[in-house]
Amino acid sequence: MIRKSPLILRIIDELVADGQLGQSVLQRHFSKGHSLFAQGASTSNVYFIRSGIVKCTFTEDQEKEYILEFLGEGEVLGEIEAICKTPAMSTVRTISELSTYMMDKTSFLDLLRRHAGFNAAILELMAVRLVNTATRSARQQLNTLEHNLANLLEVLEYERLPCTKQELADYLGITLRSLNRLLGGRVV
Amino acid sequence: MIRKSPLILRIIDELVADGQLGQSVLQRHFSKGHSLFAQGASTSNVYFIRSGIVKCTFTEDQEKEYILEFLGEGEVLGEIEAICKTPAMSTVRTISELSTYMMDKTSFLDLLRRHAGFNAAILELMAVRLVNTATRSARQQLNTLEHNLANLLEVLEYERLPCTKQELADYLGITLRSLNRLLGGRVV
DNA sequence: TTTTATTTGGGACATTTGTCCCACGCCCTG
DNA sequence: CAGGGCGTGGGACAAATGTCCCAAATAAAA
Repeated sequence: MIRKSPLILRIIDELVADGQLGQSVLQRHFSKGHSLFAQGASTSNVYFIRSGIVKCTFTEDQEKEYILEFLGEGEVLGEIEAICKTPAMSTVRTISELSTYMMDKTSFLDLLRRHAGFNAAILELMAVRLVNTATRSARQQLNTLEHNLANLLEVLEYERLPCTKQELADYLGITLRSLNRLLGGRVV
Repeated sequence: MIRKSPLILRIIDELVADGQLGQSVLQRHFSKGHSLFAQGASTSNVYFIRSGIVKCTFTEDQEKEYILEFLGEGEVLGEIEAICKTPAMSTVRTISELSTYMMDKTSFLDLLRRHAGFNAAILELMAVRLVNTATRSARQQLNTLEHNLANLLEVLEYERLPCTKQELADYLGITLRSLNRLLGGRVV
C-alpha cells in the first residue's frame, strides 16, 4: 500500500556522498501536515524521500478527494511535472515527519540525461507505478467487496500508517459510512 | 479517449527510414480481434502502432474485464514488460486492423540506452500515461454520473471507435444495464 | 430467405452505497 | 470544569447500481 523504492534512494545517497551533485541537492525536512505540491500549481523542484510518508491526492470539485497513493522511502515527487513540464497533477501532503533530498527540475533532467543507472531506475519506477495505478484502478472496479476486504487485511500496515478512517475511505473511493459498514457487521 | 503519440512514431519512422535499426525491426500486421499480449503471459517483443486501435484490458477472475485504455497511432505496447522484465500486466487485443513495427525487447532496451531522444520520448510517454491513468481512476471515483455524461459526450469519437456498448460499459467500470440507464431516460 | 447469434433496450426486484443525523469518547483550550 | 472540535460508530431512508429476464432489432450464417 505504501510504495517504496530503495534503489533510487541508494543511488541518490551515493551521489550525494560522492559530492557529485554539488550544490544542486539539499536536504529538506517537513513537519506532519505540510503540503509539498498543490494540484494545478506550477512546481520547481523534485524531491526524493529519505524517510517519512506522504499522500498524493486528487480532487475534482474540491469536495471529495481521492487518494492516489501513499509514498515512502526512496520515492520521487515532482518527477512527472519535471518530465512533462506541466503543473502539479496532484496535491502532495506529508502525513508524518518527512526528510527529503530536494533538487531543482533542471538538475533532475540533467541527471536523467547523464546518469544511465539513474535513468534506468526512474524508467522502472514509472513503469512500476503505472502498473500499480492501473491494477488498483481495475481492481477497484472489478472486485468491490472482496478487494476492500483484501485491502483491509493488507492493512496490517494500517498500524504503521498514521492515517484516519476518512483517509482510508478516500483511498478506497468510498464514503466513511460505507467503510464502517464493511468493517463492522460483516454479515448482513 | 484513444491515446496517441505522434512523436514516438515519427522517431521510429525516421530510424527505420535511415536503416539504423537494421534487422531488429520489422513490420507486422494484425487483423481485427487478434490478441497481441495475454495478461500474465511472458512477452518477447515491443510494438509501435503505425495505424489502428487496440484495447488493453485487465481481468481479475476472468468474469468481468476492465478496459484500461484504448491505444492508437504512435503508442507503444510491451514497453512496461520490457523495462520491468515482468509478465504482461494486461491483455492487448486489436479492435480494428492494426499495422505495427515490432522489435524484440533487447533491441528496445538498447535503443532506450543509446538514443537520447527516444529515451526522452518514452519517459514522457510513460509520464503522460501515468497522469491519464491516475486522473481517470480518480475521476471515476469522484464524479460518477457527471463523469459518465462528460465522457459520453466526449464519445463524439464513439463513431470512430469501433467498440460495442459492452466495451463502453467495461471502460466505465459499470454494467451494460447501468450504461443503458444513463444513456436512456436521463431523468428519473 | 430462413435461421441463429449478437447487440441493444428496458422492466422488476435485490443489494449496495450515499446522505442525513445523532451520539459517544477523546483531546485541547479557555 | 465546560465547551468546541474531531474522529469514530451506526440507524434510517433515498438513490444508485447490479442481477435476472425478456423482447426487439441487427448482423451473420445456413
